[in-house]
Amino acid sequence: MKESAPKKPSRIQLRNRSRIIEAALEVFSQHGYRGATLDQIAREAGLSKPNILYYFAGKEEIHVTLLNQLMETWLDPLIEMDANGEPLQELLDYVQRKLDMARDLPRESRLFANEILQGAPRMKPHLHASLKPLFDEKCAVIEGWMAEGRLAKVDVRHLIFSIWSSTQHYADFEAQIDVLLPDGEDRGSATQYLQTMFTKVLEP
Amino acid sequence: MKESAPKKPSRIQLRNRSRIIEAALEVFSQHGYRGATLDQIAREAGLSKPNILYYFAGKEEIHVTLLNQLMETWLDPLIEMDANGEPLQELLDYVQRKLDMARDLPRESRLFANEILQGAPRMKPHLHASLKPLFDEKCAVIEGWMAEGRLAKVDVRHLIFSIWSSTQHYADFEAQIDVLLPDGEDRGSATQYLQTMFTKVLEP
DNA sequence: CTTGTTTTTTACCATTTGGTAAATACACGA
DNA sequence: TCGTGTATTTACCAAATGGTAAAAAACAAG
Repeated sequence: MKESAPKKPSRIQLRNRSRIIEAALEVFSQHGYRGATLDQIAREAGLSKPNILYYFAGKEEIHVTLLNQLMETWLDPLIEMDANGEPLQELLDYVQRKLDMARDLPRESRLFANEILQGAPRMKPHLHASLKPLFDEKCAVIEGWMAEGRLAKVDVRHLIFSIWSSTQHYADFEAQIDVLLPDGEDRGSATQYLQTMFTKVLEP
Repeated sequence: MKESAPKKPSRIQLRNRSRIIEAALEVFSQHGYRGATLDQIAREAGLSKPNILYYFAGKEEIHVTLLNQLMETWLDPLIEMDANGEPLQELLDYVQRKLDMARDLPRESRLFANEILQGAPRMKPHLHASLKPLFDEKCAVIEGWMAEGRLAKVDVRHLIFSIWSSTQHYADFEAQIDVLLPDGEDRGSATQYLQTMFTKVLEP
């Protein structure tokens, strides 16, 4: 009788799989799915190409694994938004968390942007299954706050889009920002600006 | 004596070059530079691959030509902003023009996003030469308005970033929006929301 | 119609790509 | 230390890729 037990992965397996994922993040986030090559990933990971295909069935599987891992991280800041908190503060904290994420995980942000730009071919199911319900739930929460007069009334869906876009912009369009902003001036000033902007938009 | 005159291009040349550019826009905007193939572009343009290489020296030249053409279109809405107009209205009109552009030229928007995402390897010189001066000039204009008390005082550079990101989002992240928004609801509601948002941010 | 030029096709080519088979090296518990 | 499953390398492959040379076709001017 064949055991269908997943048989726990060895230390080597764990280490190499995570090396590959790390390398793939680097490469996919820079060149997109089609522009990335296994050889590049292999070089970046310090492994041979066939060795990589010993751990993953193929290029696609690496990419999918990456996106799956990313999804959790990506939803986290929104999940943390607390329906019982102080509305304006909850929203502003959310903005801050998103901005911090763009700052701390720019490659992840670009990987995500690349995938969506290309029409989310490998992620659409995930978006429907994970993002959509969470999005709807949190929209309802915020709409509740607005109905109670604790926030200014605006279109909640587009509000969230504007939070996403204005924060991720600092990761995804970094190359442009580097050209336009004198030195690394942005760090604090972006935080400052976004807090001001969303306060003005949302305070009752 | 060799004439160095550019000898005006024939009708066929004009037609085919524009066909190629159009096809390239379609393909590059969907897959990024490295992910796009000449065969794809050729198929899309209805020409053979060698025939395409009769009109353009190579893949790179097609891409560069595209980006150059795009740059003009891209700067236009900002150029139109009039230093002598009514400040708030000028800004809101600018937001509207950018939103319309994201709506009407999503492929161009994605091509641009792709290039910047990848670190703007083929566009950085252009950004420095064309975008930067215009950006600085218009920043000064807006800062003037703020100094006169005709607009609320906010960080102008980040203000512009937020205009760019929140409008282009509707082109670049369309795949995500399609998942989250019931039907084609966004058309009017995005306009409405953005006008409200930037009014709140900017009215004195 | 003829001739010279422009445009397109055909037939290639070298390199890169994702992927495989099989042999080899390695780890590690008995 | 040995044997056995795990990990890695070597040597490939077929398809796709960017690109070229040269012949053939289409076109334009006289």
